[in-house]
Amino acid sequence: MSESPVTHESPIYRRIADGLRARILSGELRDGDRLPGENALMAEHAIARATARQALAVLVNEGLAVPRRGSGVYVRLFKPIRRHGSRRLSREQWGQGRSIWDADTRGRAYTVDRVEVTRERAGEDVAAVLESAEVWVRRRRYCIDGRPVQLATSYFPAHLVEGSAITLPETGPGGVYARLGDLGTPPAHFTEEVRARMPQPREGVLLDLPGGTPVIAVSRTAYTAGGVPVELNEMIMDSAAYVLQYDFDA
Amino acid sequence: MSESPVTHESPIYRRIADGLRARILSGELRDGDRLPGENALMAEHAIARATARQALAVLVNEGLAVPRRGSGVYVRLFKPIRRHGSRRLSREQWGQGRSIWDADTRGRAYTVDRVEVTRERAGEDVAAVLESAEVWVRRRRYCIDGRPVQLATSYFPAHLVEGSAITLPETGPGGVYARLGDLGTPPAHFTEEVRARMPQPREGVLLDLPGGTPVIAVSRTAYTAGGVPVELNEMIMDSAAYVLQYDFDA
DNA sequence: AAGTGGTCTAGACCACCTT
DNA sequence: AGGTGGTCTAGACCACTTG
Repeated sequence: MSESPVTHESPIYRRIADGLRARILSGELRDGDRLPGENALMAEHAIARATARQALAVLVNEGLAVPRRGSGVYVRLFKPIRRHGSRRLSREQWGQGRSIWDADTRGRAYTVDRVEVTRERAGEDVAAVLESAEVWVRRRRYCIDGRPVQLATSYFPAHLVEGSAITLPETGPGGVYARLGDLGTPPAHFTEEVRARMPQPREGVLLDLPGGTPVIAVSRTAYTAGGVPVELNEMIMDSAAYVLQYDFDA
Repeated sequence: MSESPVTHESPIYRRIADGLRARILSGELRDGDRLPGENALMAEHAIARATARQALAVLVNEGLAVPRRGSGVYVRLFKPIRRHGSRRLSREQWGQGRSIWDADTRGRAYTVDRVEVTRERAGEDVAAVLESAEVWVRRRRYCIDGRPVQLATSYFPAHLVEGSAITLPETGPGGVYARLGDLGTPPAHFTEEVRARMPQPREGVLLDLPGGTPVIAVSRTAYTAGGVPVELNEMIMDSAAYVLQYDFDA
């Protein structure tokens, strides 16, 4: 009595996923609501466990749902931070002894952890951008409301920042950009390259990303007014946590 | 004689995926190379078909591999277009009767299809941005080398563009921005919001996206020198096809 | 203790692509 | 024709969370 599917339409698991997606997008199922579980789908549609799992996996991979072991599958929420690309890096920000990060968070509690400051031989790409074979590297992770949202790695030409607070875990008021100013090489021009992709396993762990969450990879190079590169900052952001904003004129 | 897994380490499928990923990232397996198939993995690791599939699904969902029905699973290639955010929208571009798009593609063959121009009642968000309840809407798809890479939807306040070439499929030399100039409301200032997420099913189909490919969603608002919003452009880009570049000063 | 998702086996039939 | 991935069934045991 094995039922042959014999369907020329879309597969069962996809039709089930479509139905659940519609209920999420229509607002019938809201942020944090529990979806029908594997057992419920098996009973409701008379399908095998693997097929029910496959349907739920579609939504998880689309970033619309998040599974919680032993509990259920839940509608995912999306509350991004607005990150201003141009406005935030104006001298007014870091000139007054404030960290750039303040411009983003609008008062939400943020923390920095996993700070590592090392002196390294630059990789090929980094060396090409900074025109320096030896670099100081600052790695750290940013969290908002206790949740990790961004990994950042900054590279500085070693000969430029040697002996400055940039080589220390604590960089002092105004952060590294203020220190670059102290060194007589304040950043004046920035270039940002923005990509999106799925996270590497390490990134997924460090950012505590559920399945189906891409990362935004931003590569920012800072130049002095004379066009000398003084910093390369590679950022990996949880795409569910960020909206990047850029303002410019024609 | 069923072997109990009894493993406190990572699951089998994940270890297999890790191994394959390492071979891809190390360059042992290169762009377009064929990965070991389901049958090969079953034999090599003495596992069931579903487990082999699960291992390959990890790589597909990470965007590192692409399955081809009846053929195999292949290492994916990544050759993005560089899209300049600020430079490309300078007046020099569209002032000379050239389309903005030219600045991106650097001579690569591109086409536009699925052009739809309609007059519509604006949705809530669009109406709020454009300060207009009625809008002209221009939808189209961009392809490079015959492959779709971007979906775009532009909204214009109806009262502003009524009767102009902006309401026609063909907008003439310089595109819609030149026509806005003809109307006495040339765009002078732009704001772009950049997000990343997994595609909706419709987007995945129209962009022909393989699994594990996020989209970059860019929302651009164009304002006149007087601060009047004249266009809202919602773009959905294949993240494997684009690098966005923004340049700005401190 | 019961329910949930996570992993895995051992089959099966199908559509599709390559040879 | 034979191999490939795509879908599906019908079980099983596990770890985890919740009541």
